[in-house]
Amino acid sequence: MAPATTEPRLTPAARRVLDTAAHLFYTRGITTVGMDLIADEAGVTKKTIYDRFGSKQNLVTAYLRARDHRWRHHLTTRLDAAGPDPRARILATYDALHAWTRAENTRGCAMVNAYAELSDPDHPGRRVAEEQKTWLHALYTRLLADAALPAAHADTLLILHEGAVTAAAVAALPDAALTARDAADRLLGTTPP
Amino acid sequence: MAPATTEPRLTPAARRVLDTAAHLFYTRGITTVGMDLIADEAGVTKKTIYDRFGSKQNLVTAYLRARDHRWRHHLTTRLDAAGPDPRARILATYDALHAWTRAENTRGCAMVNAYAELSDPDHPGRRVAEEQKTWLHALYTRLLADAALPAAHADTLLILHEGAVTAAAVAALPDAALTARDAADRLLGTTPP
DNA sequence: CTGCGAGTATACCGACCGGTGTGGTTACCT
DNA sequence: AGGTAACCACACCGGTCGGTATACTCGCAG
Repeated sequence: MAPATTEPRLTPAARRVLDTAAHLFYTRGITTVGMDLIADEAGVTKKTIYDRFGSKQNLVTAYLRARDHRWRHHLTTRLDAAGPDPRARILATYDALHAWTRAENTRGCAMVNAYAELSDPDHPGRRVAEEQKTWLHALYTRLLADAALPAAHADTLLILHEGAVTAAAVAALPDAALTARDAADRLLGTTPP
Repeated sequence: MAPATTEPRLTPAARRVLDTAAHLFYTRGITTVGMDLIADEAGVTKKTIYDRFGSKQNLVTAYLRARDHRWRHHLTTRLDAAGPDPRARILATYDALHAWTRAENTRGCAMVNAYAELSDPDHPGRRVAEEQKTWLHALYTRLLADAALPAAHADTLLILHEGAVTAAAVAALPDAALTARDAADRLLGTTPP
């Protein structure tokens, strides 16, 4: 049986294009990076890019989808390794975020950055960003239910999560995710409004 | 005595340019908006813009500085109106954020957005963004000292603050600032690590 | 009356933008 | 052997980018 990946199969050149674009978009910004630069950097002609992806908008969306996919995989993997204790699993999301941030997130959340750059409300990339946050909120809601904790905590957990990413990038708080973890730990002992 | 504003005096046309640029930069993004568009929208020729501001980099920096100035003024004003109780003053920062977000922050924090777009680490606009976060962190540190609360809370308060802005914009939590306020209220009763 | 700062209008610069078209070369599949 | 998907090289499109140049008008202060 074929692997039920949601990602479409990519030709070798398309793979290189997507990887190159992902790196350039994240480190330099989406609008700044032109298709010619991506083509050069990937060792590919623009023709190939447009044959595979159709438009810059599609390429941007593919980049965001791939990154979202990688992040969800990272998070769920760490969650699986966190053991059965429901409360520990909630806190493990912040450990996962800390590892992710340390590894490759020196420029903040790619979804938030893309959301800032893609001002056109019809850009499909915006929906990818929105859905990631929706998914994370739903994840927290589920984890809270497993821990028999009030669902009203979910908003706060999400705020701590997003705040940690931003604070690590633009304020100089490299360990913000761990700070958020501690705060979440203490908050879960209190009663939400 | 002349008013001791840090802002340089602007000619009427320069004022219009800065206001127009501020609106366009915030709503559509910095890189996307060209100087021709700003000139048209402000009813001014490009010549005038370059006579007054010298370069796009300078105009962007002026935009960020002006916005930062407005935000600090907004926050300190609300803080002054919050009364003398030190703990209430801490929580008042979130009320101020909520009012600010409601009024004009539908597209997230301008500093964070700019930080995402200005990938060149030497761009002076980045320093404006960094300084705003540094200032806010220092403010929280001061307010905590006034309230005889541990300074270790400052990081968490900043994280809640930044997270509320992001969550309100890209996750659909319009009242995130109030949620952050409640969380801060409960957290201040706990002991930080 | 004169000089100057502020502003307008218009045209221009080279470089780059996203996107298209033509034609040719591999390599694999049947 | 023939077909096709993948890719390359290259040239081109209209439009916009940040930035500059020239030349002119206006109001105002000395």
